[in-house]
Amino acid sequence: MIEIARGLIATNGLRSLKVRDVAEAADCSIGSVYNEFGDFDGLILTVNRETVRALTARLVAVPAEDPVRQLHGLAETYLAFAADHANLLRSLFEHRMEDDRPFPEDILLMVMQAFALMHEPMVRLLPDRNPEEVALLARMMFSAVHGIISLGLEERMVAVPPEKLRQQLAQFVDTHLVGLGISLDKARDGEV
Amino acid sequence: MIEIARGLIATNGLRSLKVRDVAEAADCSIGSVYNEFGDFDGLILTVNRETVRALTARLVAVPAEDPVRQLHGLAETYLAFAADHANLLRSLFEHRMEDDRPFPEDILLMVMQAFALMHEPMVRLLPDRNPEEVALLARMMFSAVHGIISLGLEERMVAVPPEKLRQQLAQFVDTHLVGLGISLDKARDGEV
DNA sequence: ATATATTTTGAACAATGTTCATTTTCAACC
DNA sequence: GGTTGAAAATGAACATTGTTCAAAATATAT
Repeated sequence: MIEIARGLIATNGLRSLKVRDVAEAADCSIGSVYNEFGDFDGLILTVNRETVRALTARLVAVPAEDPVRQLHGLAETYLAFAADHANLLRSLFEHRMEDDRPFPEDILLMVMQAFALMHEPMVRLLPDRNPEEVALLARMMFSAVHGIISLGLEERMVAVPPEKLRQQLAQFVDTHLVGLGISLDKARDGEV
Repeated sequence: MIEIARGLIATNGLRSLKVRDVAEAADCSIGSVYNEFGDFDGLILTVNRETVRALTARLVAVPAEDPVRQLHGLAETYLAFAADHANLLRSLFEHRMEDDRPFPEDILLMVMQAFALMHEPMVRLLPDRNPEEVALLARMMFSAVHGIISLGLEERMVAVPPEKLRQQLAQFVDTHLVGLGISLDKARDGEV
């Protein structure tokens, strides 16, 4: 059932997800969807939860030997996920809850965890800086990468081809690291 | 009537905009809204059009004497606009059209024009690089700024206070420019 | 003043999230 | 096997909301 909802979101976007379609595809009644997820938001959030879980799993799997390479890997992995599951990511970031119910804590935590994955390599690259400041830098870098990817893939706005985007992202990460005073060559070979 | 719709979006978000509310507030019938805008999307797009127009107007007004200062000004102006009109900007970037009707050409052009405002100062700062490459850099930088701001202001995700965000943005722009090999002090004083 | 065109209206319709009394299913017990 | 009571599934009915369109109201022309 979650599978079905995810498929519908992935192929046609969140807007085209209908309770009745899910129920019919799952060969059950409308009421059963409500018994399972409480309401429509509950269904969407369940899909979103799995989306961020899948994303985090991929990001965590990025090798961490070399911090610079890790940062590139995180950006590339994020891009690959976004390119493969554009609608699912949009559902995660753009869906507003009914009324103004609070965003579920656990999803928030997982997103934060994903954000924080850039923290460790950044600390390694900037051992002398205040860790709190580095945390902000990491979040900022993640946000920047997110922006580049999400706007870059936006079809409405003349999307950049993924391969082109991959190059741009790599360039962006390098540029930013250089700007932070990190020597790319050194980091890529030596230490650890 | 546009005014009313904008007010409703701005205060409660796009999701809470209802045709009936607009009609009632405008003291006219539901049908009149349709006569004026064709359909619901038409109304939203009209508001979005004015949003991007207002944003562009503010960005264009940023002084262009010094390219580095201009880039900072553009980022700060964008932040100020986003902080003041978070829901309107979200409506512009997140609204999906019914079915899959194409995104209106004129709005697309205006957004592109806004993107392109970073192009000129970047060309001035990187006179030796291929202008096409610089255009990509500019778009990338705009996307990064957009990402930092939109995620930064996202209340669901523990929003960064705007003042803090302002500092971070300035730092980001500086860092990126340094990474591109641009001397900030020189640029800030000399040449033109 | 009449006729024609234009605009406005809002009741009716369609799509869709939601509820809940009813039915069905299932498990436990005698 | 039959009885009983809890648990789960059902889908008709409802509420909200975008949309349509024949009719009414208004404006314009002659």
